[in-house]
Amino acid sequence: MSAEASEPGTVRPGGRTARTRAAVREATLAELARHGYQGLTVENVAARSGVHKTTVYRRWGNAEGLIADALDLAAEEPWPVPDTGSAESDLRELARLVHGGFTDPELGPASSAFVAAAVHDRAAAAALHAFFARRQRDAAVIVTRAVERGELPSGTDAAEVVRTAVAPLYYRLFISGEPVDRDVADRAGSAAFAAARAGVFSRRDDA
Amino acid sequence: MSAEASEPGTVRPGGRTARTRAAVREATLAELARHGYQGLTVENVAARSGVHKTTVYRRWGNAEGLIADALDLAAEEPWPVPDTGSAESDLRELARLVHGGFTDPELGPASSAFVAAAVHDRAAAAALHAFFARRQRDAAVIVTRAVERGELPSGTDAAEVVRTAVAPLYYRLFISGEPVDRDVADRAGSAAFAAARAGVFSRRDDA
DNA sequence: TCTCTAACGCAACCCGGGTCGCGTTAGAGT
DNA sequence: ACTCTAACGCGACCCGGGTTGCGTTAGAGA
Repeated sequence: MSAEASEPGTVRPGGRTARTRAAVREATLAELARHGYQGLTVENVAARSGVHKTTVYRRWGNAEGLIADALDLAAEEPWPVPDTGSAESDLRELARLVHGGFTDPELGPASSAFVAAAVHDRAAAAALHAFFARRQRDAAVIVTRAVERGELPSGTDAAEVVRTAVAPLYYRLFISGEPVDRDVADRAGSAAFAAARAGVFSRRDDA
Repeated sequence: MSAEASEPGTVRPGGRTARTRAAVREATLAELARHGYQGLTVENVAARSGVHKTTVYRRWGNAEGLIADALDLAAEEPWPVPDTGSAESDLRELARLVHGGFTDPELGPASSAFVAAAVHDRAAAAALHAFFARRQRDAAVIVTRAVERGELPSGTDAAEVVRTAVAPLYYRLFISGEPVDRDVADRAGSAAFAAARAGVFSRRDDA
């Protein structure tokens, strides 16, 4: 549902169509990295990719469709979930990973653009939500391992721990506009661990 | 810096100018509540307010300028910081307040529009950041009282506690797109309290 | 190799947000 | 009361993103 006519289920997925999609996806990421979400126009992407703008409009609809497609691609990439042997340092490392994804000069603009697009377009939002759902599933193993080690109480809601570990970073980046550094990431990871250890995220069976 | 030529420092702040500003501000909030950020155009605001669109463009620049101005107004409104006698329930109540601000059918669309605008426009972002800075200062008293009562360790970073209490709500609302309810708000408040109690937000003097 | 059609290229066109120049009005100062 | 000018109203205009109709190409199937 995220980006129609962009998955290999199309009637004619061969040669030219695939080349067009690849060229447009690459151009989208390049434009995003260079000008951010503000400067992402269908015309620029069309010019850079060598694909006519009419074709881009037909297959992706608008700039948000381009982002949704690029986001689907990004979601499929593997993600190095930390495994340091300690839940607290795993969560700190997780937060640092998020921090790096937005401050890295190459990945940062595109990542920010994804969020910006999701804020005001339904298709981009759906793609971003799917992206985060997948990342949260991947990261849940951190909590699973911690419970097995006895670091966290059994019945701890893994997704909630992960959310708590990364939420302050997104809050600073996109809401309050406050700076984000490694210390912030470390505190967020430690706070999530402390709350989990205190049993705040334990599922209640009576509910 | 947020909204130039909208503060009472203008050369001619009297009668007509003030009426125009009030009419435009009211129309902006009404349009925001009805159509959200997506449907906020200068033309619609001009038509609703009875002010000519050229005038709106001259004084507010664009749609984001309108939002920045409305945000400045909202920031000046008093805010009922919870005082229940317990830090944990104060923080839960604080999170519920945020939750209510975005789910309320009247306030919600405008609040969401503020965030959406801030993601796109620097002026709106500056206004939103000022708004949050003020709210965080107001809410810091919760931690101050808690420290006096001995509920939290002295030297606890009040702003960090407040951020942790509200960040998961914003994360769900604008990033991951997951549902937000009172239970989520309560967990966020309790998590912030648990982390603070564990000393995660204690300022280190050696730094 | 031949056919058929999905997908693409192309240029003209439309449309609405945003701008410009000028005349008018109202309120601040005296 | 009178003046002076900041602020506003007004309509024409510009411009670029997005659309439309049609001709062309390439690749899937036989």
